[in-house]
Amino acid sequence: MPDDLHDAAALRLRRISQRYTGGRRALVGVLAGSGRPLSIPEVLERDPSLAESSVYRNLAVLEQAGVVARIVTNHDHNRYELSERFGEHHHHLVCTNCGEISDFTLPAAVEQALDTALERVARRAGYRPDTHRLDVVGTCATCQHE
Amino acid sequence: MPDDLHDAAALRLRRISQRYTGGRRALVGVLAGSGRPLSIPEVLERDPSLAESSVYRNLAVLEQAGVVARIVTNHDHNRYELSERFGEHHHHLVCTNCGEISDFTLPAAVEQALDTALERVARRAGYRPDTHRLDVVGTCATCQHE
DNA sequence: GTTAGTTATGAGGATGATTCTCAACAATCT
DNA sequence: AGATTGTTGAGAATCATCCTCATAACTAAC
Ligand SMILES: [Zn+2]
Ligand SMILES: [Zn+2]
Ligand SMILES: [Zn+2]
Ligand SMILES: [Zn+2]
Repeated sequence: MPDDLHDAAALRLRRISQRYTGGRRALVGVLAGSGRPLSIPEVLERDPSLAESSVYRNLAVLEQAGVVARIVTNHDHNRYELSERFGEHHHHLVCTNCGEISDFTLPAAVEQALDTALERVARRAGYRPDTHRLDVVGTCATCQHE
Repeated sequence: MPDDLHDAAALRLRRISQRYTGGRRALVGVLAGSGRPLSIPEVLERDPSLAESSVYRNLAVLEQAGVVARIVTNHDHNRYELSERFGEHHHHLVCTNCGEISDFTLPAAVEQALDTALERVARRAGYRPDTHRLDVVGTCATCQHE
Protein backbone atom coordinates (compact mmCIF):
# COMPACT_ATOMS: atom_id res chain seq x y z
CA MET A 1 0.00 0.00 0.00
CA PRO A 2 2.02 2.89 -1.35
CA ASP A 3 2.17 6.13 0.55
CA ASP A 4 1.13 8.29 -2.37
CA LEU A 5 -2.14 6.39 -2.50
CA HIS A 6 -2.85 7.38 1.07
CA ASP A 7 -1.70 10.92 0.40
CA ALA A 8 -4.08 11.22 -2.52
CA ALA A 9 -6.92 9.80 -0.45
CA ALA A 10 -6.17 12.23 2.36
CA LEU A 11 -6.21 15.11 -0.09
CA ARG A 12 -9.58 14.13 -1.51
CA LEU A 13 -11.06 13.86 1.94
CA ARG A 14 -9.69 17.22 2.97
CA ARG A 15 -11.44 18.73 -0.04
CA ILE A 16 -14.79 17.83 1.48
CA SER A 17 -13.66 18.73 5.02
CA GLN A 18 -13.23 15.20 6.24
CA ARG A 19 -10.32 13.69 8.12
CA TYR A 20 -8.27 10.72 6.99
CA THR A 21 -8.67 8.69 10.14
CA GLY A 22 -7.29 5.28 11.03
CA GLY A 23 -10.48 3.48 10.09
CA ARG A 24 -10.62 5.15 6.71
CA ARG A 25 -6.97 4.44 6.04
CA ALA A 26 -7.58 0.81 6.92
CA LEU A 27 -10.44 0.64 4.42
CA VAL A 28 -8.30 2.07 1.65
CA GLY A 29 -5.58 -0.42 2.53
CA VAL A 30 -7.93 -3.39 2.41
CA LEU A 31 -9.42 -2.35 -0.93
CA ALA A 32 -6.00 -1.62 -2.41
CA GLY A 33 -4.72 -4.99 -1.26
CA SER A 34 -7.56 -6.98 -2.72
CA GLY A 35 -7.40 -6.37 -6.44
CA ARG A 36 -11.11 -6.98 -6.87
CA PRO A 37 -14.26 -5.32 -5.55
CA LEU A 38 -15.22 -6.44 -2.04
CA SER A 39 -18.51 -6.64 -0.20
CA ILE A 40 -18.70 -5.26 3.31
CA PRO A 41 -18.70 -8.71 4.94
CA GLU A 42 -15.53 -9.43 2.98
CA VAL A 43 -13.99 -6.19 4.23
CA LEU A 44 -14.85 -7.13 7.80
CA GLU A 45 -13.32 -10.57 7.33
CA ARG A 46 -10.08 -9.01 6.20
CA ASP A 47 -9.90 -6.59 9.11
CA PRO A 48 -12.06 -7.78 12.00
CA SER A 49 -10.99 -4.85 14.13
CA LEU A 50 -13.30 -2.59 12.13
CA ALA A 51 -16.81 -1.84 13.36
CA GLU A 52 -19.61 -2.64 10.95
CA SER A 53 -21.42 0.66 11.37
CA SER A 54 -18.22 2.62 10.87
CA VAL A 55 -17.39 0.67 7.75
CA TYR A 56 -20.76 1.57 6.24
CA ARG A 57 -20.36 5.20 7.24
CA ASN A 58 -16.77 5.51 6.12
CA LEU A 59 -17.28 3.83 2.78
CA ALA A 60 -20.07 6.33 2.13
CA VAL A 61 -17.72 9.18 3.05
CA LEU A 62 -14.96 7.78 0.86
CA GLU A 63 -17.45 7.43 -1.96
CA GLN A 64 -18.46 11.07 -1.65
CA ALA A 65 -14.82 12.03 -1.65
CA GLY A 66 -14.27 10.10 -4.86
CA VAL A 67 -11.85 7.67 -3.24
CA VAL A 68 -13.96 4.53 -3.60
CA ALA A 69 -16.72 3.50 -5.96
CA ARG A 70 -19.78 1.50 -5.02
CA ILE A 71 -20.86 -1.24 -7.40
CA VAL A 72 -24.49 -2.27 -7.11
CA THR A 73 -25.40 -5.87 -7.85
CA ASN A 74 -28.38 -8.21 -7.99
CA HIS A 75 -26.88 -10.07 -5.09
CA ASP A 76 -27.20 -9.35 -1.42
CA HIS A 77 -24.37 -6.93 -0.81
CA ASN A 78 -22.99 -4.04 -2.75
CA ARG A 79 -19.31 -4.08 -3.49
CA TYR A 80 -16.61 -1.46 -3.20
CA GLU A 81 -13.35 -0.77 -4.96
CA LEU A 82 -10.88 2.08 -5.19
CA SER A 83 -12.11 4.78 -7.52
CA GLU A 84 -10.91 4.78 -11.10
CA ARG A 85 -8.97 7.94 -10.42
CA PHE A 86 -6.57 5.78 -8.41
CA GLY A 87 -6.19 3.21 -11.13
CA GLU A 88 -7.11 3.04 -14.75
CA HIS A 89 -10.53 3.24 -16.27
CA HIS A 90 -11.98 -0.27 -16.37
CA HIS A 91 -15.11 -2.37 -16.50
CA HIS A 92 -16.51 -5.42 -14.77
CA LEU A 93 -17.20 -9.06 -15.39
CA VAL A 94 -20.12 -10.07 -13.20
CA CYS A 95 -21.03 -13.67 -12.43
CA THR A 96 -24.81 -14.08 -12.29
CA ASN A 97 -24.45 -17.21 -10.22
CA CYS A 98 -22.15 -16.31 -7.35
CA GLY A 99 -21.99 -12.51 -7.65
CA GLU A 100 -18.22 -12.31 -7.96
CA ILE A 101 -16.83 -9.38 -9.87
CA SER A 102 -13.53 -8.96 -11.64
CA ASP A 103 -12.04 -6.14 -13.66
CA PHE A 104 -11.12 -5.78 -17.30
CA THR A 105 -10.18 -3.04 -19.74
CA LEU A 106 -11.18 -2.57 -23.34
CA PRO A 107 -8.75 -2.05 -26.22
CA ALA A 108 -8.10 1.69 -26.38
CA ALA A 109 -9.65 2.09 -29.80
CA VAL A 110 -12.94 0.50 -28.73
CA GLU A 111 -13.04 2.51 -25.54
CA GLN A 112 -12.42 5.68 -27.48
CA ALA A 113 -15.15 5.03 -30.04
CA LEU A 114 -17.56 4.09 -27.29
CA ASP A 115 -16.85 7.20 -25.30
CA THR A 116 -17.47 9.64 -28.11
CA ALA A 117 -20.65 7.81 -29.11
CA LEU A 118 -21.92 7.98 -25.54
CA GLU A 119 -21.08 11.63 -25.23
CA ARG A 120 -23.12 12.42 -28.30
CA VAL A 121 -26.10 10.32 -27.27
CA ALA A 122 -26.21 11.76 -23.76
CA ARG A 123 -26.13 15.35 -24.96
CA ARG A 124 -28.95 14.67 -27.38
CA ALA A 125 -31.06 13.43 -24.45
CA GLY A 126 -30.35 16.54 -22.41
CA TYR A 127 -28.02 14.75 -20.02
CA ARG A 128 -24.75 16.13 -18.74
CA PRO A 129 -22.70 12.91 -18.88
CA ASP A 130 -20.25 12.18 -16.11
CA THR A 131 -18.95 8.67 -16.67
CA HIS A 132 -20.14 5.32 -17.91
CA ARG A 133 -20.45 1.83 -16.50
CA LEU A 134 -20.05 -1.26 -18.60
CA ASP A 135 -20.50 -4.78 -17.25
CA VAL A 136 -20.32 -8.11 -18.98
CA VAL A 137 -22.84 -10.41 -17.33
CA GLY A 138 -22.15 -14.11 -17.49
CA THR A 139 -20.87 -17.14 -15.63
CA CYS A 140 -17.44 -17.21 -14.04
CA ALA A 141 -15.00 -20.07 -14.58
CA THR A 142 -15.70 -21.63 -11.17
CA CYS A 143 -19.46 -21.59 -11.59
CA GLN A 144 -19.25 -23.28 -14.99
CA HIS A 145 -18.14 -26.53 -13.30
CA GLU A 146 -21.27 -27.75 -11.58
CA MET B 1 -50.77 -2.87 -25.32
CA PRO B 2 -50.68 -5.12 -28.34
CA ASP B 3 -52.01 -8.65 -28.09
CA ASP B 4 -48.89 -10.26 -29.47
CA LEU B 5 -46.95 -8.81 -26.56
CA HIS B 6 -49.24 -10.61 -24.15
CA ASP B 7 -49.12 -13.74 -26.26
CA ALA B 8 -45.35 -13.73 -26.19
CA ALA B 9 -45.34 -13.15 -22.43
CA ALA B 10 -47.80 -16.01 -21.92
CA LEU B 11 -45.62 -18.28 -24.01
CA ARG B 12 -42.52 -17.48 -22.00
CA LEU B 13 -44.35 -18.13 -18.75
CA ARG B 14 -45.70 -21.42 -20.01
CA ARG B 15 -42.14 -22.51 -20.76
CA ILE B 16 -41.36 -22.38 -17.04
CA SER B 17 -44.77 -23.85 -16.05
CA GLN B 18 -46.27 -20.61 -14.83
CA ARG B 19 -49.65 -19.11 -15.64
CA TYR B 20 -50.26 -15.77 -17.24
CA THR B 21 -52.68 -14.50 -14.62
CA GLY B 22 -54.49 -11.19 -14.40
CA GLY B 23 -51.94 -9.67 -12.06
CA ARG B 24 -49.07 -10.62 -14.33
CA ARG B 25 -50.87 -9.33 -17.38
CA ALA B 26 -51.48 -6.05 -15.55
CA LEU B 27 -47.76 -5.74 -14.76
CA VAL B 28 -46.79 -6.29 -18.37
CA GLY B 29 -49.38 -3.71 -19.40
CA VAL B 30 -48.08 -1.10 -16.97
CA LEU B 31 -44.46 -1.61 -18.00
CA ALA B 32 -45.34 -1.58 -21.69
CA GLY B 33 -47.32 1.63 -21.26
CA SER B 34 -44.60 3.49 -19.44
CA GLY B 35 -41.73 3.67 -21.91
CA ARG B 36 -39.17 3.90 -19.13
CA PRO B 37 -38.11 1.63 -16.28
CA LEU B 38 -40.36 1.86 -13.22
CA SER B 39 -39.80 1.25 -9.53
CA ILE B 40 -42.30 -0.86 -7.64
CA PRO B 41 -43.88 2.16 -5.90
CA GLU B 42 -44.36 3.67 -9.35
CA VAL B 43 -46.01 0.47 -10.56
CA LEU B 44 -48.36 0.52 -7.57
CA GLU B 45 -49.24 4.16 -8.25
CA ARG B 46 -50.20 3.29 -11.80
CA ASP B 47 -52.37 0.36 -10.77
CA PRO B 48 -53.41 0.61 -7.13
CA SER B 49 -55.50 -2.54 -7.40
CA LEU B 50 -52.30 -4.60 -7.30
CA ALA B 51 -51.03 -6.03 -4.01
CA GLU B 52 -47.49 -5.11 -3.08
CA SER B 53 -46.44 -8.63 -2.18
CA SER B 54 -47.87 -10.01 -5.41
CA VAL B 55 -46.07 -7.36 -7.43
CA TYR B 56 -42.76 -8.38 -5.90
CA ARG B 57 -43.50 -12.05 -6.42
CA ASN B 58 -44.78 -11.64 -9.96
CA LEU B 59 -42.00 -9.40 -11.13
CA ALA B 60 -39.59 -12.05 -9.91
CA VAL B 61 -41.51 -14.70 -11.85
CA LEU B 62 -41.61 -12.52 -14.96
CA GLU B 63 -37.90 -11.92 -14.60
CA GLN B 64 -37.22 -15.66 -14.45
CA ALA B 65 -39.37 -16.12 -17.52
CA GLY B 66 -37.34 -13.50 -19.34
CA VAL B 67 -40.31 -11.16 -19.75
CA VAL B 68 -38.99 -8.32 -17.61
CA ALA B 69 -35.53 -7.18 -16.60
CA ARG B 70 -34.55 -5.82 -13.21
CA ILE B 71 -32.27 -2.81 -13.16
CA VAL B 72 -30.36 -2.31 -9.92
CA THR B 73 -29.54 1.26 -8.88
CA ASN B 74 -27.77 3.23 -6.19
CA HIS B 75 -31.11 4.64 -5.22
CA ASP B 76 -33.72 3.15 -2.96
CA HIS B 77 -35.71 0.98 -5.32
CA ASN B 78 -34.79 -1.27 -8.15
CA ARG B 79 -36.52 -0.66 -11.44
CA TYR B 80 -38.18 -2.94 -13.94
CA GLU B 81 -38.76 -2.81 -17.66
CA LEU B 82 -39.85 -5.21 -20.37
CA SER B 83 -37.04 -7.52 -21.39
CA GLU B 84 -34.97 -6.63 -24.39
CA ARG B 85 -36.41 -9.59 -26.22
CA PHE B 86 -39.66 -7.63 -26.43
CA GLY B 87 -38.00 -4.51 -27.71
CA GLU B 88 -34.59 -3.75 -29.08
CA HIS B 89 -31.27 -4.04 -27.33
CA HIS B 90 -30.65 -0.77 -25.52
CA HIS B 91 -28.81 0.96 -22.70
CA HIS B 92 -29.58 3.42 -19.93
CA LEU B 93 -29.01 7.01 -19.01
CA VAL B 94 -29.00 7.22 -15.22
CA CYS B 95 -29.37 10.45 -13.27
CA THR B 96 -27.15 10.41 -10.19
CA ASN B 97 -29.29 13.05 -8.54
CA CYS B 98 -32.87 11.80 -8.79
CA GLY B 99 -32.37 8.21 -9.93
CA GLU B 100 -34.48 8.49 -13.07
CA ILE B 101 -33.57 6.20 -15.92
CA SER B 102 -34.21 6.53 -19.64
CA ASP B 103 -33.30 4.36 -22.59
CA PHE B 104 -31.01 4.87 -25.55
CA THR B 105 -29.43 2.83 -28.30
CA LEU B 106 -25.97 3.01 -29.77
CA PRO B 107 -25.21 3.34 -33.48
CA ALA B 108 -25.11 -0.18 -34.86
CA ALA B 109 -21.44 0.00 -35.80
CA VAL B 110 -20.40 0.98 -32.28
CA GLU B 111 -22.60 -1.66 -30.71
CA GLN B 112 -21.15 -4.27 -33.02
CA ALA B 113 -17.54 -3.38 -32.30
CA LEU B 114 -18.26 -3.29 -28.60
CA ASP B 115 -19.92 -6.66 -28.61
CA THR B 116 -17.11 -8.49 -30.33
CA ALA B 117 -14.53 -6.84 -28.08
CA LEU B 118 -16.49 -7.89 -24.99
CA GLU B 119 -16.87 -11.43 -26.22
CA ARG B 120 -13.14 -11.75 -26.66
CA VAL B 121 -12.27 -10.22 -23.32
CA ALA B 122 -14.76 -12.37 -21.41
CA ARG B 123 -13.52 -15.60 -22.95
CA ARG B 124 -9.97 -14.71 -22.08
CA ALA B 125 -11.02 -14.34 -18.42
CA GLY B 126 -12.72 -17.72 -18.39
CA TYR B 127 -16.22 -16.27 -18.40
CA ARG B 128 -19.11 -17.55 -20.45
CA PRO B 129 -20.61 -14.20 -21.44
CA ASP B 130 -24.37 -13.83 -21.55
CA THR B 131 -25.14 -10.17 -22.14
CA HIS B 132 -23.79 -6.76 -21.27
CA ARG B 133 -25.03 -3.68 -19.44
CA LEU B 134 -23.96 -0.19 -20.36
CA ASP B 135 -25.08 2.90 -18.48
CA VAL B 136 -24.20 6.52 -18.94
CA VAL B 137 -24.13 8.13 -15.52
CA GLY B 138 -24.78 11.85 -15.34
CA THR B 139 -27.31 14.54 -14.58
CA CYS B 140 -30.70 14.64 -16.27
CA ALA B 141 -32.11 17.77 -17.87
CA THR B 142 -34.44 18.51 -14.94
CA CYS B 143 -31.75 18.14 -12.30
CA GLN B 144 -29.40 20.51 -14.14
CA HIS B 145 -31.69 23.44 -13.26
CA GLU B 146 -31.09 23.95 -9.56
C1' DG C 1 -69.94 -29.46 -14.29
C1' DT C 2 -68.32 -31.50 -10.28
C1' DT C 3 -64.42 -33.05 -7.94
C1' DA C 4 -59.73 -33.41 -6.76
C1' DG C 5 -55.35 -31.53 -7.35
C1' DT C 6 -52.45 -27.86 -8.35
C1' DT C 7 -51.10 -23.02 -8.54
C1' DA C 8 -51.77 -18.03 -7.47
C1' DT C 9 -53.21 -14.39 -4.39
C1' DG C 10 -52.68 -11.00 -0.66
C1' DA C 11 -52.56 -9.29 4.09
C1' DG C 12 -49.58 -9.30 7.48
C1' DG C 13 -45.26 -10.89 9.49
C1' DA C 14 -40.22 -11.82 9.09
C1' DT C 15 -35.66 -10.84 7.21
C1' DG C 16 -31.61 -8.45 6.73
C1' DA C 17 -28.70 -4.84 4.57
C1' DT C 18 -28.12 -0.31 5.52
C1' DT C 19 -28.64 3.86 8.20
C1' DC C 20 -29.38 6.40 12.40
C1' DT C 21 -28.67 7.75 17.41
C1' DC C 22 -26.00 9.30 20.91
C1' DA C 23 -22.66 9.09 24.47
C1' DA C 24 -17.71 8.56 24.72
C1' DC C 25 -13.52 9.80 22.28
C1' DA C 26 -10.02 12.15 19.44
C1' DA C 27 -8.23 15.77 16.73
C1' DT C 28 -7.60 20.88 16.08
C1' DC C 29 -7.32 25.58 17.47
C1' DT C 30 -6.63 29.63 20.78
C1' DA D 1 -5.38 23.45 29.21
C1' DG D 2 -10.03 24.51 27.60
C1' DA D 3 -13.29 24.97 23.92
C1' DT D 4 -14.96 23.44 19.57
C1' DT D 5 -15.78 20.38 16.19
C1' DG D 6 -15.44 15.83 13.82
C1' DT D 7 -15.29 10.65 14.58
C1' DT D 8 -16.34 6.27 16.58
C1' DG D 9 -19.12 2.14 17.62
C1' DA D 10 -22.74 -0.58 19.88
C1' DG D 11 -27.22 -1.02 19.51
C1' DA D 12 -31.74 0.51 17.79
C1' DA D 13 -34.48 1.91 13.86
C1' DT D 14 -35.68 1.82 8.96
C1' DC D 15 -37.51 -0.03 5.06
C1' DA D 16 -37.12 -2.62 0.61
C1' DT D 17 -37.85 -7.11 -0.20
C1' DC D 18 -39.24 -11.76 0.74
C1' DC D 19 -41.93 -15.31 3.24
C1' DT D 20 -46.16 -17.56 5.37
C1' DC D 21 -50.39 -19.51 5.05
C1' DA D 22 -55.27 -19.47 4.64
C1' DT D 23 -58.25 -18.49 0.81
C1' DA D 24 -59.33 -18.21 -4.03
C1' DA D 25 -58.69 -19.35 -8.90
C1' DC D 26 -57.45 -22.32 -12.29
C1' DT D 27 -56.96 -27.08 -14.68
C1' DA D 28 -57.74 -31.70 -15.75
C1' DA D 29 -59.91 -35.64 -15.30
C1' DC D 30 -64.24 -38.17 -14.17
ZN1 LIG E 1 -19.47 -17.34 -10.23
ZN1 LIG F 1 -15.19 2.54 -20.51
ZN1 LIG G 1 -32.47 13.76 -12.45
ZN1 LIG H 1 -25.15 -2.96 -26.04
